[in-house]
Amino acid sequence: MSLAERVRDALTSALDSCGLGEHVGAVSWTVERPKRAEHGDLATNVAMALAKKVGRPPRAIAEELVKALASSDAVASAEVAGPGFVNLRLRPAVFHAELAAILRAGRAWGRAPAATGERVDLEFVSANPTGPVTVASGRNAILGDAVARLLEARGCHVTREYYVNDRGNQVRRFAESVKAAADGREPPEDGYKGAYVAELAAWLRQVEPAVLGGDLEGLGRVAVATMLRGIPGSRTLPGIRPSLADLRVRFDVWSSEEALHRWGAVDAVMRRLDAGGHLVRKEGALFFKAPEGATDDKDRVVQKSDGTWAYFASDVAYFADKIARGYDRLVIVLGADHHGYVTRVRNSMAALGLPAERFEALLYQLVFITKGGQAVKSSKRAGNVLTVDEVMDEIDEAAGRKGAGADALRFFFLSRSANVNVEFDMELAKKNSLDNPVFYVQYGHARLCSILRKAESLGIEAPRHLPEGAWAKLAHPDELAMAHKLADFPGVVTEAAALREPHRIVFYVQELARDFQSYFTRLKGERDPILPPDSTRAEEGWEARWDLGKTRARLAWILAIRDVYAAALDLVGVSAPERMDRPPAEGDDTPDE
RNA sequence: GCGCCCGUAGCUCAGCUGGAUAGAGCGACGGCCUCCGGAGCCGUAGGUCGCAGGUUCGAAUCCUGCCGGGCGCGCCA
Repeated sequence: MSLAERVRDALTSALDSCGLGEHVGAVSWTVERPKRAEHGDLATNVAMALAKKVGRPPRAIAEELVKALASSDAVASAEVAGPGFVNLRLRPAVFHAELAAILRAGRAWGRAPAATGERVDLEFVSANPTGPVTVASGRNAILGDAVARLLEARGCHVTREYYVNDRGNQVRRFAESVKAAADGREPPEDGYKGAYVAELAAWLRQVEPAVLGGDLEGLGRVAVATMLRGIPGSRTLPGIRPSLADLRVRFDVWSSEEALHRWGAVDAVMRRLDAGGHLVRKEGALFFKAPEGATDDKDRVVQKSDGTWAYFASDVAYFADKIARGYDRLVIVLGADHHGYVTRVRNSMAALGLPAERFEALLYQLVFITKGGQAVKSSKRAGNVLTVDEVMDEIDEAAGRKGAGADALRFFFLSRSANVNVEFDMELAKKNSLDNPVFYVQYGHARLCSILRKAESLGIEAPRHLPEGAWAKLAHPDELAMAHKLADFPGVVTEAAALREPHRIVFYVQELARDFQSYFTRLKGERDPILPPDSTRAEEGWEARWDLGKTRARLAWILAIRDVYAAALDLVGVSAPERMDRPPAEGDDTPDE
């Protein structure tokens, strides 16, 4: 039971003893953490909620409730405030009990493995396999992966899926461009011009020359496969799969659009639509009819007048296939520029008699790439894209740590809601690569680890279980406040997962970091160190004077913070380093004005 | 024109299923290095929550209209 639930129970029984029991269930009321600490640990609006129902002024009800709470073993004190709020202060033992529960759960704190059991297919990234992973699709990858982690924390069985658009115009153009590069010609008009195309051609000439002389279809297949896999050791063409892996994004399933056609899934699903009267031929093409009443959509082409299938045709087959695979929910992460697509898919599912309500689109606003404040028009075909590898390499190098770039990039994108546009400045990203707040948060974790290491070196163990009564030594207001915050974490995870909003986790862990670092510095000023300092240990018979019980309680508390810290960082896929060494400052690299 | 997203401190953004005196980071200014990690800590300044109505005990939060920005409304994906 969560802390808020326990307090809610205490309030309910107190109201019951006031003779208000029958009304309590009939109105909705909250137990929430007030914004201001002076208003207590928790506050309830129950008196205001009951006022109308009972026909008494809220403050009068509140007064009575406060009296009834006097005998509660969870509430230390209660007072009426403002229009009828009841502010509650909890007994330290309540927080101590939470800490004990956290230490029992360890890094699983906040996870609810049995909560839903839903089988979820989460499709994300699905960028055309004709170029490297850009920072723009990096947002998709990072958001999708973080949502997957959140859903898993709530007991969903998540399949991470990448839909590979491995047929159609783009792939044909890509193949033509590779072929042109191999022949030393310029790429076609609307072909791909990036440096990786030439590298790909050179590589194929080396390892698979025959395919360059074959048909475009075969070349396209090999080119796409190489894009996905990458060229070993290449920084120009590291491969979509390895790039994403460096971002800590992995997929369970790579679905092929081409395979849907080859196996007849597209034909089959189109026949079903036709049989249901959902297709109409007009203007020489075949259209999916917008259903009656769906004012916000039009007829959509499934087969072009030249007889080739439009992408939408394979999409319909693809979603039908996912449903057939037995998922309870189909989530897809899309950039805002694709939002028109959502209704279309839902309509087509409904037309096929499939449960369209299982389909859920997660939209995020677009990333604008700028350079020194100027907008950069980047296009995969023009080859002037900013790749996640470039950015990660840069930050890894500056921080002197592999993975720092992935941490920074993940934190950057996850520290704002998906609903806002983000600007990503190429120059700023490189220049200020160590400015990312992720390093501040990670530093806090490293500090916690450092204290535990120090304790160990002094022969003091950080206990995962404290004997009865030992928690009482943990009495510093900051310590209890942080325990409260740790107790909040499961609620934060639940909410973040329900709303598919991983940024809530990022804000939470930032607050945790701030709270701890602030506390830690304050202790210094209070001359109340957690561990016996060198000077103390130099004194004769210091052990007798040192309060080891308090130290143990605090170390247990630190262990709990570290567990939650690590759990939170893991939910957003950011590493929790045990040490962080500041990279050597480049003295000669001061900016010249 | 229609649809979706956004408009909150100088900048970047939280808060939006209604609650009390609206928060954080960066930037600015001023402080704090005797032992557990200074990638740190404390403080100050800074806000008509785009505008106007409405709903109610109470609105940044819900509703309507308007203004401003982003995206979409292809036989492109």
